[in-house]
Amino acid sequence: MLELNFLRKDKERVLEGLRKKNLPADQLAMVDEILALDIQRKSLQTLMDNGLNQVNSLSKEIGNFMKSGQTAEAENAKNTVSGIKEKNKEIEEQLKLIQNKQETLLLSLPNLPHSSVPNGKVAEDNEVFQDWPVALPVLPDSAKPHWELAQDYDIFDMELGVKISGSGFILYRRNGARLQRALINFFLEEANSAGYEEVWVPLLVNKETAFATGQLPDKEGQMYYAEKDDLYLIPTAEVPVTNIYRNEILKESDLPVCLTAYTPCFRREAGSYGAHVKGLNRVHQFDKIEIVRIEHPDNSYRALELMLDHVRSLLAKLELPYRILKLCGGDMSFSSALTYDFEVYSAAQKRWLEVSSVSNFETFQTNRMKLRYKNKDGQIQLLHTLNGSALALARIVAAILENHQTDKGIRIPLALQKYFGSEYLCNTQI
RNA sequence: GGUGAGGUGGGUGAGUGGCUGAAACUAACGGUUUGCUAAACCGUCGUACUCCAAAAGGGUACCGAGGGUUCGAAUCCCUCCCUCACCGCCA
Repeated sequence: MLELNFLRKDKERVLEGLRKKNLPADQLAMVDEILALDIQRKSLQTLMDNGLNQVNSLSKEIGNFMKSGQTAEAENAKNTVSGIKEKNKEIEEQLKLIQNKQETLLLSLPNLPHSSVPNGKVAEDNEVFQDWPVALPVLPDSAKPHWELAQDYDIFDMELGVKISGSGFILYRRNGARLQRALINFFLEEANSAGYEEVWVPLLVNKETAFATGQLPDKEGQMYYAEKDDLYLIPTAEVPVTNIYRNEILKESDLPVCLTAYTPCFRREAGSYGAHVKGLNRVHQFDKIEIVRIEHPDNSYRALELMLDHVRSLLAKLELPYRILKLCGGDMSFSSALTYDFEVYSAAQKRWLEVSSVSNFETFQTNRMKLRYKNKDGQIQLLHTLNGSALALARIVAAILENHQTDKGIRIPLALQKYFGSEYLCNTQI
């Protein structure tokens, strides 16, 4: 949620940012609407507060009258009070209406893009921020996509997923299951040594939590919902992890907060991966190790660099060719101020696969969830939140299978071998 | 799921209708003292909205959440949520 104060102080910059995010004109008009409501809201609030003030002081007088036995005066004052209260009731109703309207509008505005975000409307407009510096690998024509490899090596089974749950659910088996476990451990250990504290979090969250990180109300339809208990299955660990600090005022010395968590992620539709939805490219449940940082506003963009470095090192250790995209205004998510996407090149599918997304949300989430810090002068300010996938398993599995396929089996990258237990993934029962 | 007891500021905890935005203790922060540490002493110590050009200073709201009674509610009533204990069930 954008800060109301920012709208009040610098409307032009807000509009400029919203234009960069490709908001249509009718939504841009909301800014003026919000500001108009704000003026109304303030005057109504002042009116109501004055009324309440009168009631409060009269009530004290009544108490005194009663003590000193001045019954007539007391009764008189009571009548005055009930008159004021009646008036106040109307004001209060109006005020609530306006407040709700203002909040709804404010909630429907996306975050403003950072000044370095490239202009553009669609994915094709994204800027290649860092390309793969050498020639992309070329595999022999006999190279197979991961869904065929999966059959050869019997490592996951789409049909069993369908049998047990439905389409988009994968059942990993044998070396596939083992590879999952190895990757989870590898990513968590790497995050640990990069200074991220590991947390293990609930996978079902309440409304308040889903609201705070921005999944509600915008993306209600994307989440699985357990109606009986009014809980949502998390679409990403970002939700429970960031919410650890909901409604907190941190000390400057607590910063930065760096957390990591492994969780399964549940998505009713797995988003916009384009037309290629085969195999592991698009699933309803996948596994992800997330890194989350809560940062001092002055430091958040440096922190974003650190997160990029971390993801870079993971991909390097997995020996996968990758590039980094800086998302354009139109392709960025609702709540992000700056997002870098990591794409791994699959030599078998001969295309780039998105495997990580690293974003700075600045104060967009913290404003919603009232996550702040107190500076040395005692002033309270909003913090910045950042998060990134480090990494998402399903696509990484696809990339490893495809890129590292050899005659001897799937070559396991050196860094992963101690977690997986052997040099090659073969079609053998372990 | 059943029964009982509770939910007050960072923590402990007082407070059963007006003098309570809230005692006391403690933690934290600033200072004095001290050879260092400790102790002692003094001071500060909630958040949000709002009024004022700004500061100073006001106003309003908040004692789990939401309603209600009352001139007046942390305190009385209702609903919900949560915590703890015991029982039941269970990996």
